[in-house]
Order: sequence, then structure tokens, then C-alpha cells
Amino acid sequence: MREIFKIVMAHQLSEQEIQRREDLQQLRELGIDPYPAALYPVNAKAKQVVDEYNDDEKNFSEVCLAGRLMSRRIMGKASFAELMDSSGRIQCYFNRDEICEGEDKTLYNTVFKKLLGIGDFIGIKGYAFKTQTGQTSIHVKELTVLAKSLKPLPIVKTDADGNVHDAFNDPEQRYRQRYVDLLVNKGVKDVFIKRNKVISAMRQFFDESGYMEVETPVLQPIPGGAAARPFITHHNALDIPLYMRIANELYLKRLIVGGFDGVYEFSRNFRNEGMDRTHNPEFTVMEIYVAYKDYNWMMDFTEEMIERVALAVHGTTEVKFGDKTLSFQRPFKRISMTDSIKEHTGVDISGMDEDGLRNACKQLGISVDKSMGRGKLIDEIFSEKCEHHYIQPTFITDYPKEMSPLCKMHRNDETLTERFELMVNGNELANAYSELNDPIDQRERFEEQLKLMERGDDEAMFIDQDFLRALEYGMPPTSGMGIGLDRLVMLMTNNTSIQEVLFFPQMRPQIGKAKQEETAE
RNA sequence: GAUUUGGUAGCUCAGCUGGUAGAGCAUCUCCCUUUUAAGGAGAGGGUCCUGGGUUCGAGUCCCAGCCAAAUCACCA
Repeated sequence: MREIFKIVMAHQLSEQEIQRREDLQQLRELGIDPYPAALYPVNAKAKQVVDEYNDDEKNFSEVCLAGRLMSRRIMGKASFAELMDSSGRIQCYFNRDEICEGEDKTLYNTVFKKLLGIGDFIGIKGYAFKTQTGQTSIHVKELTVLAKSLKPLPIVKTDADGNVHDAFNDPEQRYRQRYVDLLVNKGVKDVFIKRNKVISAMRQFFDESGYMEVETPVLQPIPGGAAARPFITHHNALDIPLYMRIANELYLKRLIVGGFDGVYEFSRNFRNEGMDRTHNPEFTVMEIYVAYKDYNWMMDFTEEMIERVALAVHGTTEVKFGDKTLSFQRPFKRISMTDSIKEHTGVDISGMDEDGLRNACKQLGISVDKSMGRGKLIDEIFSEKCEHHYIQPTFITDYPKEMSPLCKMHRNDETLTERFELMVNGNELANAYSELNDPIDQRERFEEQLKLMERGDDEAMFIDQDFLRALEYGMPPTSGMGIGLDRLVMLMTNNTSIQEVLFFPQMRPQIGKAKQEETAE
């Protein structure tokens, strides 16, 4: 904290920042509070006026708007300016003798022309009209300073042909100062509005279906439900280590044991692993568990959910992604993992043992190591040779048992599990099971994970004794599904970087200057 | 973690084989009552990411470091 504060203090003010501080002081000297406390009685939005103003009706005859001043064209006693509020921008016309009715022209000549600048919040009262060039504008009768801005905003302009001039496009600055990015770059806000639509569409679908949104612990004594490296923290009063959740699966299943028919959670998960364009240390997964269902039912349910999401965001099931068009119209293609591998490699893995698989991998040019068990080997073949073929939404079903320690054994084949993953654009989007509810089988699966851990697989799962105790009380047949929300939003917003769909992606702190300060102390 | 590319004014970017730091927008001053990516004219503004080195001289060349992006490896 202190280090960050020092960076701010050490920062030297630029010419423009000094100018703005002087303007601020002068406003105060004129008796104008640059940060007034009183509410401002806004009665319209910029977009509303632009969309709904009618020159014949002369509606919006007493309009009151507030927002940031985003551009000014000052021409002597008359000026045009752009006001931006949450809905968009509208042009405003200022006339010296109309905003200053008496002899004193200070409000126009000094306050508006000299002391206000781009980025400042102002309030205006006036009436809507159309200029000679036909642009809907506000004829301003009254101007109020609402908040002074001390830093110059980047000026991004779009011309008549849609070309963007002087874009604020350095990704580092855009992510570190997302507030600026949101203000000046068109389309950034849209991504997050779409993200919100994705979430609402899912929530609405689940609620309509009668399932309940729940909250489960983020701080967990045993990080379970997935194979990943957790963040470790410490609770002082209890004097125990705690882990930030890597998944919420085991807690949601405890709630099914506790008698709920269906529970879901938008779960912020944390994994202490690498970062790249598809991985942020914290990310969001939606998980849902429904009693008395199986994975076949869940495939139908997932299809419907995704179709509804696409419709909510785009109004159609056809979604452009890069140079592809993805179709989220039901039903999606379904293929078993064994058939998929057969189709793309010609190898039939059914009944093959660990050595056979290891040889198959070698023949296919896939590198293997000693820690890999049967499941991991099959997974390697699939991800190397098959996964990238599935561009359109496709369910891959019936994964090998060793890869799925929380999943129920397949009803027709003991070496498989009742699991599916949904592949879109060559990547995994969702993952679902007929959940394992046999407590003795579950204990054995955990013990196998323990062996994998001993062989050097650092992703193997920990044994959660309390979860096993819950299963021993009895869990009904249940199907569960998890979907990577950030990944889904990426697909729905045509983004290839997770940072574009998170407001504040994780960044390494900038400390260069602070270090110098510290050594000087 | 590896490789590649980049970091110059508030923003976007030039800056050649090493020789006084440049442009557009923004800012400031002056002029101007319906303009529109930018009304007209003029002026000011720099820790060239940081620290070393080579050199008479480094934004430029070399070394180390910091930050970011892209590609690859691992995970969702």
C-alpha cells in the first residue's frame, strides 16, 4: 500500500495537470464549488434525446442533462460542445448572452471557455433543437459545474467514415486504467454489457427451471473439485492454512445431499498457475447440480442454456467469431471420446491397457512421461489430435474413468464414465457428469488420485473426508455441469483474449519508480 | 518458464550509418454568434522505461534489469 502511494507522490505533474489544478483554484476564487454536494435533477439521457427528439413537436423543451464535457468548438460568443453521459453523446450549443443574461459574462468567458476542460462533469438545462446541419443538439440556458477533472483524457475521434483517430490502444494502459478505456474507446463498454446479458440469461433460465442460486466458501480448508494449484492463505484467529477455492463442486454436492433439488453458483475461482491470453489467476465458472438427473439430461439442458444465451446477446443463434460463424442452434453434435479418437487417428483405444496406450502415443508423435496414467494418456491423444477439429458446438462423451475421479462409472462400460465436455472453436467450454454418489467408489477414486500424486502428478486431487462423509449420508442420482463464463463471454463477444472480457485483468504492479524512492529513504 | 517485438510530450506515432528532440490531436494566448475527426493564427510542453558500458559525443550501439504484447509450453 505505502509503496503504491509513493508512486503517486513521486509522480511529477505535467503541464496540463498543473493547468487543471490552477483552473480548479480559480473556480474556487470565483465562488464556484468544483465538487458540489447537491443532487443534480437530471431528467433525460443523451441517447434518449437524440433518438426521440422531434423538430415538429419541439419535445424535450425543458431538458436537464449531466455528464462529461468531451469536446469543445469555441467560436467567439457561440460554442458547440459534446456532453457524454452513460447512454452516449449529445452536442450542446452555448451562447454567451443566453447563459449570461446580465452584464457579467464571467460564466461564459471565464468559466466555460477557460476553466472547464475535457473530462469535466457539467450539468446543463435547456431545450432540444436541430442545427442547420440537422444534428439534434441541446440549446443550453443554464450551466452548472459538477466535478472538475485533474487529468487530461486521451482524445479519441471517429470521422464520418468510421475511421478512429488517435485511438487509446496501448493494451497495458487500457487494462491498467480500464476507467479511461471505458470512457474513450467505443465498444469496450459493450463487451461488459454483453457479459452481463450472458449472466442474466443463464440466471433467468435456472430460476425459471426451479433451481436456487447459492453461495459457498471461497476460503476452503481443502481445495477440492478440480486438479489445480491453489493460492494459500492463513487465518490468524484459527491459526490454520486456508486455500482459495479452485472449484466449488464439492460444496454444491453437499447441498444436494442436504436436500435441494437444484443449486447453482457463479463461482469466482482462483488458480495459482500461468497467465496468458486465456488464463487469468481469478476467473468465473458457473456450476449447476440437479438431483435425479443424468448427463444425457444435462446435455439437453446445456444446449438449451447456450442457445438462450446466444439469443439474449445477439438475438440469433449464429455468432461471428473471427472469420468463422458459430451456430448455437440446438441440437449440438454428440460423439464419444473413443469414436472421436478412432475418427481422427484411426486408433481404437477401447480395451487398450496403459502400455498399449503409451505405444499408441509414441506412434502418433505424442510425448509421454512416467507420471501419466491410462486416463492422462487418452486425454493427451484427444487434446493433441482431436480437440481442435471441433469448431461448431460438439459434445464429447464418455471419458475414461481415470480422468474423472468425481464422475459416475458408465452404465454400460466399467472403464468409462458418464461425462461430457462441450467443445466450441476447438476449446473446452463446459464439463459435466452424472455425479459419482457411491461413497465407497468415491473413496477409492480419491485413493487412486493419492497414488498419482505420489507418482509426481502435482494436479492430482486431495482427499476431502468431510465430502466423503456427506456422500455416506446419501446423495441422490445427480447431474452437474460447469461452464467457463469468461470463455463463454469471449465466444459471445468475438474476443480471443480473456483480458478483454474482465474489467480488471491481473497485471504485474509497476514498481520501478517506487524502488528508487525507497532506497533514497 | 522460453522466444520474438515493443516502451520517445497528456494520447497516437516519426526519429536513417551515433552529431542541438519531431508531427498530429490535446494544452496555452489571440481572433471569431450554428460548428462537427480538426473554426482561424501563433506559442509552450520531454527522466527518450531504469541502471551500467563503449564513444569526443548515445533516443540510436552493447550488457543487465523492469513492464507489456504476440507465439510456444502447462492449466479452465
